[in-house]
Amino acid sequence: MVVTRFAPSPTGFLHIGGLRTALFNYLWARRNGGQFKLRIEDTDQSRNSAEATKAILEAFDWVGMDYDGEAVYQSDRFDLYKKYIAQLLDEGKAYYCYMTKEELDALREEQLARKERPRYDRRYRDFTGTPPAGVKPVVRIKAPLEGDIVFEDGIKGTITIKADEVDDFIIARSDGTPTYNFVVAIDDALMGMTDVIRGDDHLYNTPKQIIVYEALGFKLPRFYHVPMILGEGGKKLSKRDGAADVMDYKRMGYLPEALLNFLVRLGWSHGDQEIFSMEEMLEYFDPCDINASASQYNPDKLLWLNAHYIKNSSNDRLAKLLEDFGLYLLNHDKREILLDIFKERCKTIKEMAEQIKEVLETPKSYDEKAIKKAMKGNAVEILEAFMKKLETTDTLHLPTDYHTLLEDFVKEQEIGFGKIGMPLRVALIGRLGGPDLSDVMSIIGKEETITRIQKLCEHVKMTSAS
RNA sequence: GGCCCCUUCAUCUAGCGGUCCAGGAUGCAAGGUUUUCAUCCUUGUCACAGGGGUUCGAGUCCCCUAGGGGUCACCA
Repeated sequence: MVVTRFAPSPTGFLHIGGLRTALFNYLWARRNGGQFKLRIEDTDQSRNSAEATKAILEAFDWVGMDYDGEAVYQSDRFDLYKKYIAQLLDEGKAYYCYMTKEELDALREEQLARKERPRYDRRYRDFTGTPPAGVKPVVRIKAPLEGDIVFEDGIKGTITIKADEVDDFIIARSDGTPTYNFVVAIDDALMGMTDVIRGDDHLYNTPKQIIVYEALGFKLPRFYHVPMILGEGGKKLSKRDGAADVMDYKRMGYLPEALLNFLVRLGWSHGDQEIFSMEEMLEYFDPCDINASASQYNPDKLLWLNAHYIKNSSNDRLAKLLEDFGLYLLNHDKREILLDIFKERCKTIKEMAEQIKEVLETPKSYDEKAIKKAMKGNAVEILEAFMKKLETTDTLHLPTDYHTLLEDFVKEQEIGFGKIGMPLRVALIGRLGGPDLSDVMSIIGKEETITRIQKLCEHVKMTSAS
């Protein structure tokens, strides 16, 4: 049985690094037919927010991850933690410390001035006298005074920390509320965690938590510390590297499976395979195969993956996704051809919406460079001649009809295809590039094609006259 | 600064002592397909951080140096 968890602190939106950690835990639990749990780490009442929890759940929902049972809120479990604090106090494994925050700060400054590592000096560890009046004490745990704290990390191997690197850290604040490293150990143990996969910024917390596990007689889980995702240039991931918020990826037109595929390959691999369906991730994922070194965020690869998944999406789904970008195609009679064409050419749903609108809507303006390049010489006359041919032809429906028309036109006029192709392209979508002309004409129809040609011709005449 | 961790192409990575004059993917470049652009296909470009060991043999094991990251709260 494998039990894993994702344990965010609700201080903001869900970050892609957090999503990757969640994914790793999710995959490992599900792969083994185990359980994946969600725990909200909200012991610091001044910092957490209900909106943040909602945002995390929303992101989970978007990527299609679910968790087992109810989400556990640490703020609901204070009584439980208090019980354990009392127990450790009774057993002499923890003690009251009457040092005030001010005294602690002063000590820290002194130590820093002496270039020492700031740390608590254990002055109340064996205190038996009369406590100073008017000081609400914190509770500190007795960390071992000598020896090493050693544990096996599933990714980094054996980690050894000297005992004197670990303070008698605080497990209960002076207001009685418990602190992170204490509650994490209790909850992980009580919730039955077998495998803890988390960011390697927690590496130094692990020895502290091990002290709690041992003081309370709990069984240790396996630990896996996953290296961070770095931004471009190897620096800390920031907003400049794209979106940090998972939901921003939805807003930018990414497919959740593309994001997941991208994230799973950041630090983890299975031979040379690049494309992983959820089924394949579930079949192959093993935290032991996660790299020990940090990886960089690579937006180009995400984009490539997204394009791949768009190409392989059904038109029904794409039509629904496009609605988030203001494009409603469900009842459009040219829906299939539009989607077939554009799913091959777009890297994001957002881009797809924009490009489809470009075809569906009469151009409001023209690209200057395109005009310059396409509308020189007798381009206007050619366009007008083509327009006449359109007007006098009746059986125009399919792309092939328009294609034949264009071919005939080029032959009749004895011109190269570019002579009509480029101006027509500008007339239809306002710029060079874009999909097949016959396709576009077929989609918008004869009347609209004529309208657009007229509009461009007028525009060119106006601007060249002035 | 102390401690801990990390180091293969620009980037993600394969490689778990010989099958590696280092493979795949993204990117980039060139060519092909295409009426344009994009897609797609083909080819090419590009790396074992440096130095010492160990070994018949090292990208793979050990040490040192350099560089990067993390962490040192009554935050999580």
